[in-house]
Amino acid sequence: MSNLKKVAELAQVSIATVSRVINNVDNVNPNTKAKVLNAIKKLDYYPNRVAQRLRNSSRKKNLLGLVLPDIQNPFYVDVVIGVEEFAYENNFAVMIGNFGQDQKKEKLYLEILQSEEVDGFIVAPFHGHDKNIKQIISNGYTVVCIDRGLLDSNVDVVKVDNENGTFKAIEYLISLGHKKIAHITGRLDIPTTFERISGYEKAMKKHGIKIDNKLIKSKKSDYASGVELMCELLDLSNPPTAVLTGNNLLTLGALETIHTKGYNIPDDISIIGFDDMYWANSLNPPLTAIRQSGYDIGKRAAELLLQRIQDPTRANSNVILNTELIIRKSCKDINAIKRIIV
Amino acid sequence: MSNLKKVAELAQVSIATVSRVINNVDNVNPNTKAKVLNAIKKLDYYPNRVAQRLRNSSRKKNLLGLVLPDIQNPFYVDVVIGVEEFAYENNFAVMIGNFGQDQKKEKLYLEILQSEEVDGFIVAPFHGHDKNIKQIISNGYTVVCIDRGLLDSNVDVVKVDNENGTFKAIEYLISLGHKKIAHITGRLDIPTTFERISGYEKAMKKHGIKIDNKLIKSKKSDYASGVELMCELLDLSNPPTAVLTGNNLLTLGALETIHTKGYNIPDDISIIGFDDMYWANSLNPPLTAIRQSGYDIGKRAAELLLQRIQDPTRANSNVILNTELIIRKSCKDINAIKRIIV
DNA sequence: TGAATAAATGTAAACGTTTACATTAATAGT
DNA sequence: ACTATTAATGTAAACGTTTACATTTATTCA
Repeated sequence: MSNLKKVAELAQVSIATVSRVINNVDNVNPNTKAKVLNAIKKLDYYPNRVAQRLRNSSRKKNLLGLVLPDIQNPFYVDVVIGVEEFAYENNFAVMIGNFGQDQKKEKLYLEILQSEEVDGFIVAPFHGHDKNIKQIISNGYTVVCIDRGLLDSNVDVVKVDNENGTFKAIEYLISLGHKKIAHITGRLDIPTTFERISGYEKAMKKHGIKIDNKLIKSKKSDYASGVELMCELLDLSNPPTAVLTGNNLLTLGALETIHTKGYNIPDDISIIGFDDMYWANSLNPPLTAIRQSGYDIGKRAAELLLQRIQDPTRANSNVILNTELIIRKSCKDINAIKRIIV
Repeated sequence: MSNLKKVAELAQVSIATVSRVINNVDNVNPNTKAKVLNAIKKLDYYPNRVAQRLRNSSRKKNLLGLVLPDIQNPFYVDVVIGVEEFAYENNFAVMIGNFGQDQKKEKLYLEILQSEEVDGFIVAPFHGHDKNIKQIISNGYTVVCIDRGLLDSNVDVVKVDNENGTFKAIEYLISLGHKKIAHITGRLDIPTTFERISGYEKAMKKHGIKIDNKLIKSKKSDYASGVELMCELLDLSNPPTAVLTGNNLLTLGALETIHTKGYNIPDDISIIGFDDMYWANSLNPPLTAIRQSGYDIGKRAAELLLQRIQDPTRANSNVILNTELIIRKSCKDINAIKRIIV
């Protein structure tokens, strides 16, 4: 591996001059510059980022940390791509930590990224009082939260109007004549879960439909919970005619149950998923879904983070992106339904 | 941020002693050790990984680079999880580069990771002659290839028996009476594509079925190609009765086309996907698939890499994992089919 | 021309570690 | 009690950068 010293020797200048050429800083004679560039090329030199980071203790290091709860969830994959693309355009690298809903692992990754001297963090907090994240904020790091906010803390947040998202979806189901509408939600200690439930309740109340607590099910935010909770719903003596699933893992799990139990969508049950998936059209029938663009969220968060790194005095902002109800074929007007199953 | 110096001051010892305590190295008096540990705790100190990496120029840095072609593909997400889990257990961090099938970006990430001083790489080469990867090997880095091998290079490889995978799948379709079997493949410059085609051809030949080149379609390895190529197949004057899709993005794309065109699986067409997905059961009908465990591949690759980092003289190994044909409901015996569409 | 100024380059310290080597303290052997 | 050995600790250099400051070289202006 070549380094500044070798380049300097070959170009017959001091390492300071080489550094100046690399960073396009100060005045350097065009001739020497050419010599240096030549040497750099000849040695296939590129700067050691580790040394750069170590040296630039209080300056930009062009590295940002991204800490996510579950990379198996396609939504977060989209976030990764959004962040990564924006970072790439701005010459930043991204270090990812996937903590799999495990607080201990979250802490570890936050520690690693701190000791990797990142410029700032993009994180999806475990919940609104996530101590680990409050810690890094009080350590002075720049943080942007995504998907979920952080209570009583001054951070930028990029999220989606969850309440309105479910609200629109439930209103749509109601407009199709549904009254027994179930909601499978994720972990109750995640803020988004609450917001989504709230949208559900508001829509039901607005249309004067009594809320049946047996129809709101929650366990964890993963595939298995989707399978299990859907099962419980279908086994009810008075099962729902429609269901709203709270994230795409839950949606997929619910679909499995519906199919294996031999029920038909949308004839036996209508379903709307929170989170659209790029392959929602590949499902049979194509899934009606509430789209929140992970890509946009990621991109926007990265943008905000870089701005704040540039200018730390910037006021905090709260970006709330809209959701969109994508109507496909997984919901049916209740009057058009021929119920064949008891 | 606290550092060795501050800890040393608080504990009233030299920084060398603190370092020794941290690394559990040399002899250090139990009393001083206790003092130091106390100070570390009080200051919430953890070592700066950047400085560690810079200093340990020729030793372990506990960081490994993972360079992938397309993180949108669920298969690679599984790989990430496999690598990450094994790394985590062994106190390694993972830095991920996703190059989106773009050679330029691949080069950039390899450069960044080199200048990040990783201990070694796990990569899925662009193709068998990937120059960028040959470069890092000749730079002396430890490399493990996954999914796709590298021709004329001494590297560890972890992959799957692609040929046998498609072979089994095609034999299965033939056993159901299919003869007009199509194959939608990924990019032809990716080695796995070739191996999969080869398995297809062998199975067809073995059972004396003439290969119709119009039924082997290939473009890119993404969702859109799946949509498009399936469309072309269905528009053929003499369309196939079964199709094998070469990766899960292609599978999903093909499914979209089949559904939007109003065809029924498995009555109108049988389909087998290469790459199982954890939500294959959520599809309607559940997808018959050739499973290659990205998780296992990732885990195995990480294991191999760490072993080689430990002992660079180790002979190269070529790990070929088996595939498994998971039979679900997306294929049907041709005699049981009622073809309703012309 | 010679001093004042501007431009170009060099020197050396610093970032936070690890570690070879030097030094000091403790223990063993006679 | 005094050296020989071992254990514990300290000192300082090194990793590859960046940059304040010092120095040299070139340019301007009276």
